[in-house]
This record gives sequence, C-alpha cells and structure tokens, in this order.
Amino acid sequence: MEVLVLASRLEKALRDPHSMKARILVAARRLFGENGFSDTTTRMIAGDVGIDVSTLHYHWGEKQDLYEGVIGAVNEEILERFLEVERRCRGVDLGRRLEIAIDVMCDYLFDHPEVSNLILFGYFRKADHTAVLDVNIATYISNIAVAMGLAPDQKDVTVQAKARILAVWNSVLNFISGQTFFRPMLDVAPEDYVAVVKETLKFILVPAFTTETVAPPTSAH
Amino acid sequence: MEVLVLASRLEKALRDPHSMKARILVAARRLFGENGFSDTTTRMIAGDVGIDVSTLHYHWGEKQDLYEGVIGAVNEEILERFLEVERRCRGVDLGRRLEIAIDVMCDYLFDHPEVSNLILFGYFRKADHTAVLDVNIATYISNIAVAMGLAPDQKDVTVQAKARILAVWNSVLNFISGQTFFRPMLDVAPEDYVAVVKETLKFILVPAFTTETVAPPTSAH
DNA sequence: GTAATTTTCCATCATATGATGGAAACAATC
DNA sequence: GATTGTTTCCATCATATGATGGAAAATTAC
Repeated sequence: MEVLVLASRLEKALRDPHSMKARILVAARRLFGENGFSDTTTRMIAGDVGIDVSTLHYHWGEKQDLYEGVIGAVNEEILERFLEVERRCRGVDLGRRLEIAIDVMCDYLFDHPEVSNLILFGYFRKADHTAVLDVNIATYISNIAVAMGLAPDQKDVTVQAKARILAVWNSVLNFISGQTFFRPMLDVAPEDYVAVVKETLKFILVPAFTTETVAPPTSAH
Repeated sequence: MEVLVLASRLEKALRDPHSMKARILVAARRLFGENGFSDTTTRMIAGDVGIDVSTLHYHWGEKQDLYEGVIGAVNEEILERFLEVERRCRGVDLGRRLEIAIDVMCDYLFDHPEVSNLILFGYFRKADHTAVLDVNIATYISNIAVAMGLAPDQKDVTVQAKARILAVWNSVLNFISGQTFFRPMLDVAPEDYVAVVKETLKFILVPAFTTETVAPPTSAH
C-alpha cells in the first residue's frame, strides 16, 4: 500500500519506462553509479541511450537535476525495501530479525550494485543534493532501529542505536561497492561472494546485538 | 626499524618537507582527499601551494603520477600503523587486541581524515592505480589477521578471517569519511564523535570475535 | 664574477564538457 | 491537409582543464 503511494509520486513521464525521460534516467542511474557524478558526462549518458546530448537536456534540464532524479528514484526504492524488512520482522526474535534485514538488503543491493555506489558517492559529495539524501538516510536508520526493536518509535532512537545501525548499513554497502576490489583479494568465486558477505555480516553483527557479555560490567542473561 | 626502512624508500626531494616537490605532495594529498581525483584540478593544488601549475608539472609530471605519489605515501603511513598495532598486541588477549586495533586506527584516521577518503575513493576508481593499492590492502588485511591471532601466519589466512577483518576495516573508514554526513544525523557534538565511533565499533566487533555462541566454521578461544 | 644548471612563471594549445539556439522531423489537433 | 505543438538533432559557444614551450629568474658551480 505504502509502496503504491510512493510509486504514484513519480511524474507521469517516468511512469512509462519506454518514455525518453525514463530511458535517460535508467542510463544515468547505471553510469552515475559506475563512475560517480564528475566522471559521468551527459554525452556518455546520451550516447548510451542513443540520442543527442541536447535531447537529454531538453528532458532533464541541467546535469545536476538529472542526478537528483536518480537519487530520488533510488531513495524510493530503498524505502520500499526497508518497509519490506519491517513487515517481515514483525513478531520475530532479534537474532532472526537481523538475519532477515541482512538477507533482504544484500539481495537487493547485489541486484542493484549501482545503488550502494550512489549512496557511498553521496558521502563524499559536497554539493547541496546531500541535503536531500541524508534526510532520507536518517529516516532509514530510525526505521530500521525501530524494526529491530532497538527503540520504541522513531522519535526515541538513542545515539548508540543509530550509530550501530549505521555501522551495519555501511558494512553492507561496502561489501557491495567494493566487490570488484575485495573479491580478488579474498580469492572467492563470483557466485560464492554473496554467501561469504552474508556469512561475514551475520558473524559480526548477530552476536553484538544478541549477547549481553560485552566488556564492561553487565554479566547475567 | 621497519619504519626506517620504509622512510628511506622515499626519494631525496620528498625527505625534505620544505622542498617544492614535498609541499606539492602535501597540498595534493589534502585536496585529493577532500574532492577525489576528478574534482581536484592541478590548478587547485598549485594555487594552494602558491605556485604556477607548470611548476607542479615540472616536479611531478602528469596528474596521475602525483596522485600515485599521494597513494604511495599514504600506504607507507598505514603500514606503519599496522606495525604499531602488531607491536602493541603481542601477548595480549583477543578482546583487548581488538580494542587496541580500533583505538590506534581511529586515532590515526581521525587525525588524517583524508586517508580514509583516499582509500574509499580507491574502491570506486577504475584506473590502473588500484592495482598498486589493493595489493597493499591485501597485505594489511593479512597482517592484521595474524596480529589478531586469527591465523598462524600471513600465508594461512582463511577467506572468513580476511572477510571479517575487511568488514572491521571498512567500518572504521566509513565512520571517518562519513563524519560530516553522519555526525549531524546522530546529533553528536564534534568532540564526542570519536568516542561514539569507538564505542560503536567495540560494541559490534568485540562480541563477534570473543564469543563462541554463533557456530562459525572455525572455533577459537 | 661569470657560466651553467635548475627552477619558476607566462602565454598558449588542444581537448572535453555543459549548455543552448534554431532548424528539421514528428505528432497531434481540427 | 493545414496548423499547431512537441521532440530530436546539428552546429556552436563559453569555459575549464591537462599539458607544454620558452623566456625569465634564481641557484649553483667554477
């Protein structure tokens, strides 16, 4: 239901995937994701679609607007996935919840590797679009904290809870974006990489949130 | 001792920090770290030093060579830190070892935030310099695995151990590089951010490696 | 002090890029 | 089928950038 609300926010031209504006968006998303904002030229994108660069500008205005269009589309997609995690986590214990979250997000991001690149690129960019992006990331983080049962509602998420979710989220993003970089050094076959990543994430994250035997004082369970 | 060996590998001009070549390197390191390769122009670097762009090219050749000079210098520094971790970890139990590693690397990276940016930028860049970088990262990872007691020597580090160290390493890098991004959303004062990061990293990482409740493939104690 | 060497800067080039104006092609309306 | 509106492309502009040649300045060697 919420998903439909989100989809309807798209303007008409983008709802038809055969429309020129939508086709440009698809190419831009892939190329921005591969090369980042500065190393992707409007001519590259236009060439990928098979049109002239002025047609691109006709539909999207300046390059920055197109980039923000990509970020907006990605934001909506991610939000849908978080809603899916939330749905599937209801009434499930914490350890299992973490595993669901890791599985859903890994499956999604491995299918759309440009997404994690775009998010990580956003960490560095100083342009004003970050204002748009980080607001949404903040929302994601609070949503996840609530879904994981680390906070009662989105208004009462502690700094610690947010920081921990961020660490999880970043770990996932890094393994996806760094795939071409890490896989050779791990000496893992491409088809096994996803499994190694999921196993590693679960190994590291599940104990942290499900055991109470951390260093300082507390002992019982 | 090893540190001295490394330092002596620097060419003569770079050993004098007042030499023009060294001054250019310092400016390049900061600016490449802030903006990445493409968004840093040779004119920006030259302007920062207060010289003409042709003087820069006179000393360093093309832009790519200067970039590789920066990466090389950073690589040597990181290696020094890993050696420090190794030294300080001898005869210490695993939980404490992790804390030492986190503390040393966080202190270093918070003092040199451009370093984590440069490394993370490297994950995306497709240029051939990555070949230089990832070899070193692979070495770091194996070194750390051995220092942490996860492997007997650098030749026998399992995929799991390497992947786990990578996850740790990436988490640290992200919190540093994403600082301007995360700090506002965590609503933490600048002076408290380091502490929050360290606490979060320890919270997540220490239990994973020190408890045996998860049933990972290898069992250690 | 002069000649040789090194370093620095100015002027300039070639190219890539974001962007636009205007003509042509296409589609829609009546 | 003519008129109007939309979309696409070609040609072009202004600017930024990496890079270089050569003159001037500074340094070194003798």
